[in-house]
Order: sequence, then structure tokens, then C-alpha cells
Amino acid sequence: MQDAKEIGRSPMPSVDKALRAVMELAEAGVDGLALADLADRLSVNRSSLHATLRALRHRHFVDQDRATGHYVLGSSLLAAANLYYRNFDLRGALRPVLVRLAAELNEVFHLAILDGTDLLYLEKVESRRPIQPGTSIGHRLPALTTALGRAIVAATCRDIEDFRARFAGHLEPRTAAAPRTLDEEWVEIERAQRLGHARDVEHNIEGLTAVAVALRLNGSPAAAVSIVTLTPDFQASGEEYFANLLRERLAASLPAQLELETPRGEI
Amino acid sequence: MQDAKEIGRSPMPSVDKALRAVMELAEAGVDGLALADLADRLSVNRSSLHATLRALRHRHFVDQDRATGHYVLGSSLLAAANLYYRNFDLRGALRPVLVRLAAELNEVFHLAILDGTDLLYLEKVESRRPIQPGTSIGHRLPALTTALGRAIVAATCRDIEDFRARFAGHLEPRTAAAPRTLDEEWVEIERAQRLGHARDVEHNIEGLTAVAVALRLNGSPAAAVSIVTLTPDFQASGEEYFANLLRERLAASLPAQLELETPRGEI
DNA sequence: ATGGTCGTTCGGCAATGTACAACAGGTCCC
DNA sequence: GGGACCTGTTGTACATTGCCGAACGACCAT
Repeated sequence: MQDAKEIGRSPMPSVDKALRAVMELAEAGVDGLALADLADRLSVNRSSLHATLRALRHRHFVDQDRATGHYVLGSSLLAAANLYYRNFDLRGALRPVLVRLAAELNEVFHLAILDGTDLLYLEKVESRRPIQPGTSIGHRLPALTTALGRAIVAATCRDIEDFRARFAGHLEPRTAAAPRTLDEEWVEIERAQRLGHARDVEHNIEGLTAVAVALRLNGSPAAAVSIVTLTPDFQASGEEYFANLLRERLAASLPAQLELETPRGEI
Repeated sequence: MQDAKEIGRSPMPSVDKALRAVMELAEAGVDGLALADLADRLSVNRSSLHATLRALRHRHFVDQDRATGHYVLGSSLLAAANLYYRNFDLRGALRPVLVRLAAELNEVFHLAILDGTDLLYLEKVESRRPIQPGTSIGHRLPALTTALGRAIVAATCRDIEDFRARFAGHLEPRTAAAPRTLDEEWVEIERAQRLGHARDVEHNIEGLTAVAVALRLNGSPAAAVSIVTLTPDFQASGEEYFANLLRERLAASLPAQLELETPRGEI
């Protein structure tokens, strides 16, 4: 029961307000936000937000620009996130590979893991193209209808019953082309099992197509890497081209604990 | 007045408790902590901590391991810290250089900035030696008595009056060898101004010696890079050797906005 | 069974965060 | 120069809220 999505509304308003402030300041980036501006975005009164920010400042979770008075993220966040080792290993291991690939091919690469039914982006390496997917590191998305999610699901789900049990109610199509039922989605998953890579032809963002392969960490499927291209480029070079590219390049420079998921190949 | 260190104790206990929980979980790392264990470390009751953790979980600032029930850091921290751009530029620019240096020389390198009177570590590249300084990225330390701090202070302080005004009451010697008065500390600072690099001979950690040079970002002193060695190795090769090494290697691969602090050389 | 954990839930009291208003310090614009 | 706005910050009552002790169901080890 409580395994359901915990839709219960905010417990502990004061703490929740502090966390929302941190997230909003994160989006604001380097320039930070003025107190009044932040209060507007969170729909809270300035004075109570001021007290909250004082508490955050006390632990250096936010800092205040001496010149402008704007509030910006503090250093404790940097310190805390740096100890988020569980993912950092994966990130550290794959980042050099992805950076090199991105530089050579001028395409966007993603690294993500599955957390429950959510996809969690651990790394994004950008290209120099004008059109970029709106993802960012730490972003959380429903796993289905993305190539990354499909690749991991394909590697972890035995059959359609298993699939239905885990993802019933978790299909949230984001574009017109995306499957609208679990059965349609399963067709993509099963295809990914046979071929050893998953695709997402404008099922996630209009105009963009992605191909992803899953990675096994110490034998069990854990993560996936994807390449994102414009749909016309994808159709010109063909799905096999990108899939082979990913597999070959990754295989050549993968650390010991990691291995590529292999195609099951059965009809 | 309020520019003084805000020693006023914790405002907003509930928020402060949440932040302390996050910091404690950060130290715990991948394995996380059990609720009872965390409650002990924070000296709070389990039930009230449970409510706090629920609020943190709600925004994915912490997650709970399904198997063990242990609490671990969540993904929102990763997302938030990734937007801490102000420092990330420096980090991203210098990390490749430091990694290469560390690989070749098998020593520890640090990158830090000055935040008020505190030193803030932005990067640490480790060596393969058994003895490592206990610093970590995001760590915050009083600036004085470290080579990194001295290098930046030397670049930003004109004279001893300026120095006294900024650092009165902020000298916290951490080893027996460290200066115990501002006058003694100023001797090191002035020396750093003349030579163009700062040293720390067991003023910070027993057995370790560091040499640091300051960097100017768009013309104004902002950061410092240090190399940390065992004191015997330091004495064998000599201070000049390490200082020149740092200067030459950094100068060779510094991005456009950055430049090395130059020795003032007077007297 | 029994004692010992653990994570979690419940309720009553009191501490706490909230909101409205007023304050001090700016900048802008007649 | 002086008003009219901004801003960030500080009081002060009220009632909402988080705190604590105790009890609950699960689990694991005797």
C-alpha cells in the first residue's frame, strides 16, 4: 500500500519549504534569486522564507552574494553530493568514454540508472548542436517510453507478466508517437531484448531519436547509455549504425566491473 | 556586527535537523544509516527524526534502501549540486590538468577558493600513496595555516593592517608547528607574497607538507592549487622544486580566463 | 516462547513557525 | 531633494506544528 507513490501531500511544511527553496535556487543557477523573487515562486511570505533561508545559511546549504544580496546554493550541497558514491562510481567510470564519443561524433550521450519505476539521469554529455534534449543530471523521469528505460527494463524483465506487474499504471506517454498501452510498450521492450539495444523514435521528445544499450554491473543489469540524434540523421544512417557504434565503442573502453548486455536473439 | 560569524545557535530546529541528517548521511556514504543509528548520532528521538526523514524522502533528498531499510542520500542532491555552476567552471577547467599531474607525480593535488575567511575545497585528486590528507570536496576549513589559504590571502591582502582586520580571531592552529599569533602567520603570508607561492610545513596535518600557488580569474585572485607531499620527500627535493613544478605545469595548460599569481619580489 | 532489536504510528502538550506590519537601506524618477 | 517605490530584515501575537513518550507489528536471535 505505502509502496504506492506516496502521493500524500507535504509532511513537515517547514522542511519541505526549505527543500523547495533549494531546488528552486538550483534551477536559478549561478546568479541566484532575490528573496522576494524566491518567495513569489514558492508562494510563501517573505518573512517566513527569510527565517528558512537563515537556517539554510547556517549550515551553508545556501549562501548570500555579498554584492547583490541574492541567495545562491551553498557549498554543503557540493560536499554532500560528492559522497553520493553509489552512482559516482558509474559516473566516474563512464564519463571519459562519453566525453570522447561526444567530441568525435557531435551528438548527445546520456547515462542513466533505474530507480524503482523512474529513470535517473547520472550523466549528460552535450554536443555542439543547437537542438538539445532538455534533460539534466539528476533529472528523474518515468522510465517507459525512453530508450534508456527500455534498455534496462528489457534486461531485467523476464516476460510480459513480470513487466505488467512492475509497470501497471506507470505508462505516461509524452508524445503523440509514444505507445499508449502496456501491450504496445511491451512490443518495444521485447524488440530490445532480441536486438540487444532499445530505441525511442520521437516517443519522448518530438524530433529526437535515441538508441540505448544496457550495462551490467557485476553481472546484474544496472544502467544504460544512450546516443541522441535528430530523427532525420537517425533515418539516414540507420538504427544498426548507431547501435553498433555504441556497442563497439563502449566495449573497447569499459572498466572491469561493467559489461554490455547481450542480445537474446530468440525470434 | 552581523558580519561576525553568526554564532547564534540553530534557527529553525526542524530545518536544521533535516540538514544535519543530510550531512550525516553524506558522511555515511553508499551504505547509508539505519534510523536508530542516525538518531543516536544526531542526538534526537527516533520518532521525530522519522517525520523529518519522511519530508526529505518526499523530495528525494534521501532515499530508503528497499532491502535493508537504511537511509541513503537521494537524487535531488545530485541534481541540485550539479547546478552549483559558480565553482563548477573552475573545477571543470582545472580538473584535467590536476588529474594528469597526479598520475605522473603520484601526489595529491587540491583546488580551493576563499569564501569569507574559510577555505572551500573544490577538487581533490588523489594519489596511490597510503597516506592521504583527510580533505574532501566541499570541505570547509579556516583559511589560515593552510598553504592554499595563505596563497590566496597573500594575493589579496595589501599590508598587515588589512590582514589583521580581516582575520582577527580567525587563527585556529591545528598542529604544534602552526603559528599561534597573527604576527607569526603574517610572516608566512609575506613570504608567500615575495616568492609567489605559499607553503605549509606540517602546519595543518602532521607529517604532510603542501605548496600552493594562487590563480587569478579575470584578473582578480580567486583560487589556489596545491601539491601535498610527505615532509621527508619535501625536504629531499626542496621547496623550489615543487613550486616551480606547479607553476610550470599549470602555466602550460591554463585556460584563457586564468593566470598564475606572480611573485612581488620586493626586498 | 521470549527478549531484543528494528521501523513505524498515534495523541496531547508546548514549543515553534507563520503572517501581518513596521523598520532601515537602497535606487530610481520625476 | 524628496517622494515613491524597491529591497532585506526585524518584532510580535496567534495557532499551527513539530516534539516526545509510549505502544504497535515485524523481524531475528537466542
